[in-house]
Amino acid sequence: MDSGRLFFDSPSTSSSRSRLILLGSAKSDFQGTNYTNPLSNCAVAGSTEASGAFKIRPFFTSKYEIYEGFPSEKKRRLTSEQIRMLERSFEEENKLEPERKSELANKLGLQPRQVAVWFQNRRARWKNKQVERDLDLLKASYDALLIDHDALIKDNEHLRSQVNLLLEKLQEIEKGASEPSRLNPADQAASSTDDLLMPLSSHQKVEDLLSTGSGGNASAGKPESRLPVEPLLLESGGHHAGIHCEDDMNDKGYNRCRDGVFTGHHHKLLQQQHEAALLIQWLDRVESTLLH
DNA sequence: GGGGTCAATGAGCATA
DNA sequence: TATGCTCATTGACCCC
Repeated sequence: MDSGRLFFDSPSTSSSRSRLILLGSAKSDFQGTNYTNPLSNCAVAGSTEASGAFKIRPFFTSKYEIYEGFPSEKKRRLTSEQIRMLERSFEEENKLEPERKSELANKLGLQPRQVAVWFQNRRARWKNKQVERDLDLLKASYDALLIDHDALIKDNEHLRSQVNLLLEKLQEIEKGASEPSRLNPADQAASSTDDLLMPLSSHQKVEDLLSTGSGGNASAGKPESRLPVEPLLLESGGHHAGIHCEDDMNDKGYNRCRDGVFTGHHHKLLQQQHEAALLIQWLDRVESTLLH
């Protein structure tokens, strides 16, 4: 039930509450205007429709034209001048107070209801445009994230291959160092650097070292490992200090995290990248210790 | 003739 | 309860 519209009881159907809808949703839309009720002194032709809701659609209904004195205009577009003034008013404030509505209606020679309808439709158009703009922004954001994601995967693969190379090197070095004939006492003393080593079996893959799952301690659950524990503990936010690739990572990942477009998968990739970088750093240290 | 635009309608809802 | 809002829809009009 639209209580906001102005209804007139048809003279011939007043008992059955058949109603006619006029142009105007509120009584105030008609106050102060010389708008007249065209139904006040006419009979409703074809009143067989009186049993249902008989409504008149102003300006473009043929039934509309049967009433004497009712304008037989077709639906009219607003003039460019009217639209210009309405647009200007809309720019100032996209909601319409009753006073402003009456004022505009008087200025433009329109019914207040027409002004209200124009504002309603204008808000709807504005909203549609806004949805389109938001969609474009989301698309752009998604595309940027996709590019970053692909770059991260490539970086990750590159780091993994570097780690594998270094592990192979390390194993070769270990093999050479374990031959007793080639070890002099000084070398054996150097085995005090033992605490830098982790027991890497020949079949141990870097994936085992890196597969920390949700980002916890890489050596957790591997008590025999002597992989330095501390550096592999990641802060919960995924940001950390003291490694050479940090800036790069922050540029690619953490800033986006703050932008709210950071996904869990993205985070995991960054974490693996960080762990690989730490591992390379650690292997470099081991290598230089063994060589010197 | 078909599609796009726009004024207008009607239902449903919120609020003073 | 009156009023005004959003949303979906209608129908006239315009352009191709």
